[in-house]
Amino acid sequence: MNQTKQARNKEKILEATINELNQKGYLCLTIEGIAAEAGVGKATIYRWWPTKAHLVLDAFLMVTECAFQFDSSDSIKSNFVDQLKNLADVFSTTLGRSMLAIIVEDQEISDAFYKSYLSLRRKDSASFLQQAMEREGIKAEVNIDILLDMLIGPIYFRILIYKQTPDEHFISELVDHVIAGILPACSGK
Amino acid sequence: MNQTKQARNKEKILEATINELNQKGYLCLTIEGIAAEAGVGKATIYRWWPTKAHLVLDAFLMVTECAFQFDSSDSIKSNFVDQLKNLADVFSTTLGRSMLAIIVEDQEISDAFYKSYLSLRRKDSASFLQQAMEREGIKAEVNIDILLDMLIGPIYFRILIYKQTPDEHFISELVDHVIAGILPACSGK
Amino acid sequence: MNQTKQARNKEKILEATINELNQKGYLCLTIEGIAAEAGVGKATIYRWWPTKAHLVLDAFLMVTECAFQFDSSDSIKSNFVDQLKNLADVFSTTLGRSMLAIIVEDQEISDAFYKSYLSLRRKDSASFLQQAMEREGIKAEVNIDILLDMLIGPIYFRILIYKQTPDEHFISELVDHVIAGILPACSGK
Amino acid sequence: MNQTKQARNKEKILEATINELNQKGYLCLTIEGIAAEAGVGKATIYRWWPTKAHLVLDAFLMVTECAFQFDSSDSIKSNFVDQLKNLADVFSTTLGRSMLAIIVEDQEISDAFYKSYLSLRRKDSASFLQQAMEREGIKAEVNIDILLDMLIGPIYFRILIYKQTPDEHFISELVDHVIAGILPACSGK
DNA sequence: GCATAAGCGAGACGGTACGTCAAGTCTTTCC
DNA sequence: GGAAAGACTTGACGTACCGTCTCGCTTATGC
Repeated sequence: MNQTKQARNKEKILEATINELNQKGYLCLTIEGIAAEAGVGKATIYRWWPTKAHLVLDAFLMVTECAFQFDSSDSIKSNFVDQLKNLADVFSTTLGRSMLAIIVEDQEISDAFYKSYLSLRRKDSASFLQQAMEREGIKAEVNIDILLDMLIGPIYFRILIYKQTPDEHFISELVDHVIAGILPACSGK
Repeated sequence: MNQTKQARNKEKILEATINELNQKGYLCLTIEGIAAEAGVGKATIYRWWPTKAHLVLDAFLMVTECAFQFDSSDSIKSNFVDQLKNLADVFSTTLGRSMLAIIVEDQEISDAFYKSYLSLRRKDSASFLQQAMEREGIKAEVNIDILLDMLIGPIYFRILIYKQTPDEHFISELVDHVIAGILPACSGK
Repeated sequence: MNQTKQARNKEKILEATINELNQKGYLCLTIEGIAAEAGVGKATIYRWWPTKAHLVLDAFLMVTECAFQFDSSDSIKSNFVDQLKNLADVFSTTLGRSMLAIIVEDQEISDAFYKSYLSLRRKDSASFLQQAMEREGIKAEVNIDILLDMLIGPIYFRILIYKQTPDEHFISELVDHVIAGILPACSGK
Repeated sequence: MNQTKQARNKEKILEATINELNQKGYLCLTIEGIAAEAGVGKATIYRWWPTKAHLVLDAFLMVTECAFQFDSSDSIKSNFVDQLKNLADVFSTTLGRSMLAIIVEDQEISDAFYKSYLSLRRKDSASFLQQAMEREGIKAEVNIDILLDMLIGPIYFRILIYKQTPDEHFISELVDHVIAGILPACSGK
């Protein structure tokens, strides 16, 4: 046996969570349903996760654990198009949407999500953008945080509020617009 | 009596909804609680609103009914800074946050919200921006939809995901960046 | 409809209680089982009875409501033999045994049972015995309470501890012995 | 070390049972609580006792192991008053009451209790009474079993149903009454 | 006198039932 | 006679123990 029963149970539970989520959506997700689906007692779930929300967070992190990477040998635009497409796809799944719905509702999970996911990706994005801008001679007086918000904000907005999955065309134009705002114009602003 | 009992009841219920929301948040909002607070039977609520979500939608629309207006005699930037500040403030209240949480979760309410709120404001914004750009001689080859997304996307993102209320400084910089991307380069703004 | 739904529900629940009790015994009696058997939600049971024990008490009282009567035109012995046989039979049923088991365990129910059942029957017995003794010229210096305890104590004892149902022969001898103790012996004790 | 761990464990468990019983009563007695109190794993308890009831039976027998003895040089009355007082005291403790509650509910334990306790004491009582009656010239046509039931039945009844601990006065009168019924009256009954 | 297996504490496990809560429906009462 | 009040069925909640079952860690024999 290469794995303890405990570890196997945790896995079964997270998988059951994802299944149930896909079948019934977050609003109809029940701990009892997950327990039944996983062939596990309710108490076993409560032993490891205090609420449904923590469970979905862990399920999301398990599925999304391999983060997308930036590639310094490629262009800024190309990198961000890839990144944002990936972002759009991840949060357009039922699991991703549920994750966001929880974040919107639940401060505690939101904090945890920030620590385990958001802040990491934001740091990567920021440092990539910083270096790339220096490499390309773009003056760093622009506010990186706001640039990043201009890139990811619309993606989240389209998904959360308009219930659309941004496509490559949309993303490409979005990145163009943002880059247009930082390019060294003839005389600067 | 200048008002039917029915109308007074509806008002009492919407007010109770807002009170309960402010006290307990959307997750703990119960029809029973609202009925008790409003001094009304549950059935009376169900007679007019099929779900809690519809109730919150109506409460939100009642409170926010007087939409913010654009002012053609002022600058693009100034107009959007005001608009976005208003947006940020509206959706930073408990009621606004709850409204968004419901939209994220519930397709049906999301559609209704789009029809009664979002699409109206987006149309106003788009037509104001279109005219203002023409007035200022900015070529209209830019995608207005994406521009608007770049403006409001970050606001929603900051509120929903980062749980912050964007301040005037942030909004101002954001608008600057977006405008920078559409100005005819070479000659500056 | 000659009866409210509420009253019908209460009846259904008490009947289901008795059924379940007969099938599974008090130890295996569950509120969930009763609710299922009665075709009623658990909450409906909890609305009217705080605990399983109160439920059984009411079921017992419903079934046993028509108390046994003394007949002054008959002999003391004959009256008590009938009374005690009735007692033995009532508390030898599953329902009666369960009732006793609860009384033994639960002070609160015990008090309620005393008020609604025991004290009434004891009062009847005592006053009948008192009058009959006067009628038959037996001096009343004997302690009526102890006499009654000597009559019913052994019945309860046989049922509760020996798990027997006292038969008519046993009861007849018992009554004889007790009466022998109060008859005016020549020289007294 | 003059005792194996096994034996020490059994003792600790029985003591913990009594402690828990005194603190929380039989209804709230849990194996887990006993295990915790005894500083022992649950399995260790299950190894030696199949149910909570068996455990309480053993605890009761341990505490009550030194049975009360009759004294042939004393009077019938005096012997029985002592015996019955002892009986009343033993079964008025929490442990004794719990023991009785279990006996009332559980046929299996009831049988075991009969074998290890009741039948022994009944045999002693019966043979003492038999001999004493012969000694005192009382004709043995009276039914000894019923006499004993008349003595102990009221004690159990008072404890179990009336929740009282019979005092010496009650017991003395009771014994008097029973004896009165067997004394050679002038003409018999 | 050391190995070796039995017994042990700890506590996770699948379950069952608990008592509570709120949902949304249905019935009765009262105006 | 129609709306308000509130009792209903339902189903999930989160908890507590049940009795079973692995785990390593004693401990106390038997080679």
